[in-house]
Amino acid sequence: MAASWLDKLNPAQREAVTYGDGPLLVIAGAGTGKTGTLACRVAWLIEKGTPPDRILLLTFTRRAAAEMISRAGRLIGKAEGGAAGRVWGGTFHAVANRLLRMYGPAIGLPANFTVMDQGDAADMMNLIRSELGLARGRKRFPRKDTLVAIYSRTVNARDRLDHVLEVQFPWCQPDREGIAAIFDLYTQRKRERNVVDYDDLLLLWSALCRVPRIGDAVADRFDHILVDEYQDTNAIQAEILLGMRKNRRNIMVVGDDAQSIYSFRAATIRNILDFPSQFPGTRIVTLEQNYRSTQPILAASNAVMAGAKERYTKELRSDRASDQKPVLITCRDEAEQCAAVCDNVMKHLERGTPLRRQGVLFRAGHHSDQLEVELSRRKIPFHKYGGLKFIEAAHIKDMLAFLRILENPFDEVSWFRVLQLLDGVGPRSARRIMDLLGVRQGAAATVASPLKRFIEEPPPAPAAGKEQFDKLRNVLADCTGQGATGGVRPKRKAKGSGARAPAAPVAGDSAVSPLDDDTEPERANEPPLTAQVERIRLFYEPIFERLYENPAMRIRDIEQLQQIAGGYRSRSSFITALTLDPPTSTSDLAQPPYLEEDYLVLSTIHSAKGCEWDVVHIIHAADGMIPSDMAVSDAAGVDEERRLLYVAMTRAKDMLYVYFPLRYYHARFTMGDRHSYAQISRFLDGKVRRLFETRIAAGARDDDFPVAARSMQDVEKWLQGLWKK
DNA sequence: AATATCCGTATTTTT
DNA sequence: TACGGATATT
Repeated sequence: MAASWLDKLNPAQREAVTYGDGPLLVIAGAGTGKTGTLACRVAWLIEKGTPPDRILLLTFTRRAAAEMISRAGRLIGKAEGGAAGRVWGGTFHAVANRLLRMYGPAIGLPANFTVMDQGDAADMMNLIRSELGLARGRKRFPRKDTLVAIYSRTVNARDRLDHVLEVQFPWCQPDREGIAAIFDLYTQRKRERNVVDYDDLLLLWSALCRVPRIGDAVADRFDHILVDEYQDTNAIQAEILLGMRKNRRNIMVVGDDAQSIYSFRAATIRNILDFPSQFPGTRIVTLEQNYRSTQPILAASNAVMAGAKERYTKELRSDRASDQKPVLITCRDEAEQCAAVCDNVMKHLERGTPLRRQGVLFRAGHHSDQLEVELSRRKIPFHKYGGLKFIEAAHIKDMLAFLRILENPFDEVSWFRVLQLLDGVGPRSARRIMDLLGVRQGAAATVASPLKRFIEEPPPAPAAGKEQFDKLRNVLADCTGQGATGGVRPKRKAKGSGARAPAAPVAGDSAVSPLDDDTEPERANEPPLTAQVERIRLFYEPIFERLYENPAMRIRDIEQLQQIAGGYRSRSSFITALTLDPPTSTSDLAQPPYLEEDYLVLSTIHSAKGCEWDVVHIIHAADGMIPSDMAVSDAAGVDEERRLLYVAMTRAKDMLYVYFPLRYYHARFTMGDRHSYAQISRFLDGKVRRLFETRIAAGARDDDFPVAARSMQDVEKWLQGLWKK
């Protein structure tokens, strides 16, 4: 049964899709139908008889995996299409999590570990740092975020601490010994507390592969491994793939060296370049036909890349002719940029391009701050991706800390956080209470669970908050089903009762659910997850109402959290999913008063990877923004920024706008200079600009007078008018 | 010992 | 600015 959908592929795509056994490297330029090719490959493999659950599809986000798998399902048709859902799909981290729940015990990792995010890791480092007395030196010691950055870079690049410090963090070199001591304790403590961080997930997966018998069992689960965005994987991830393919040779990786933008996460294009030598006999297929963008947009994008220090040989081609060049708009300042974006967005909306087919892209999360205000003012609904996450907000972290304690009573960081919410409890008392509970003796200790102790034989409460203290005990008791307070008597959850709650707004919460697996043990008396969240919320809300300035928005967030919880079968899978695949912030200013389906997409360039829009607006194309000031100290950094701009431009299908504000007003760190003149991005040199249609926004034309001065003159004139004849 | 206040400094991208 | 960290105050 030669599937008809195969005919729609071009020869290169078809070769990739129908390739037989052995390693395959697909170099896929932007917009060359990479996603479709992967989806077809999955469908093809299934049609050729590979059981779906013997296919492993590793992607950069969970959403990408879900999309490809559902596309594959549609290609196969009704009968088997549903089976595509059984494909193992997700990020390296999510798959590692799932495998470790199954095989972890074989390497000494209890299956009920909890996963720390970067913030938690930083908190734990901080805890250790202050215990070691390193926080109080006369000279300042690297801060917690820096510590995590150093640690993560060292681990992910599989590099030596000394080398990382020398190259990346030279100012921390004097503290080398202290840093090493913290890392030592940090590693030890994670094991004791039965927690793992992001990096551990990868490291332990890799270690799992090396265990003699178990390693083979893990690897042999999969007939085929497919990896997307291979240019953005790091050394450990490459090592994992080698470990997973010791005996079997079916592996396909897809990537584009020109789109490598995650070196800050230790990603290296060496992975792509070295693939053929790591997997001898690799077949290489190159996709160069672009189906996304018009030729003028592609020409401009190619021109940007042509300036790269390292040359990339691919030149993308498009058959989509157009007279419309991309447009470069010079604006007087950021305010005018905002206005111009809004105007253009509305213009295209009126001409029939819905908001959700338009995207606004920028380098850093906060670059859209002013635009967000303007969009709200004009009542244009939008949704922002990237930037600060829902999950990073203090109140959400607090809520999760409660749940984490219930899940893992030795989770020191969470106890520390929760206890300090109580009146009269600061760092000192929190530590004392944790010591009395035995939190710090670690999971291996034979003592009763600290949680049980807290409920049944609590340590003396702080004088100031006796009442709150007891309330907290009741809350935790209720949530574990030990409630003496007669809370809702738990009904056993109907397992696999199919209907997950109506799509909560978790990004990519659909087809693939490797996180929400069936390995969770049911706890006999526990109330349902949503009831637990509700219970915690009722306890917590009064506390943060006194803690935070505007609790209204935070209450909304927490209610939303509760709703999201409804979509998960177990507390454990809920916590893990939030950690590994956090929903993007939804506390938009532009909450549509009436239900609008259509919304404009705002996104960091990093988060826009793999996406496309009919109309793309790239803002802040000024030197210092793109490339970011942070990145210009070395040539490799500048090159990566160039690729970033390339990625942004190649998201556009029909129309591309690039905006450049002439002035930036900074009441930044210094008083004094009110504004400064920006340079256009160095990547948009004369040669590139010739491929643009250039426009000057109204206010930028008469830029001889600084605006402020002119307004002053106006006011003075008006004042004079009051008393002059 | 907890909390209020002040000061200095960094400043991106994400699993 | 905004946040973390250190110092002052309760």
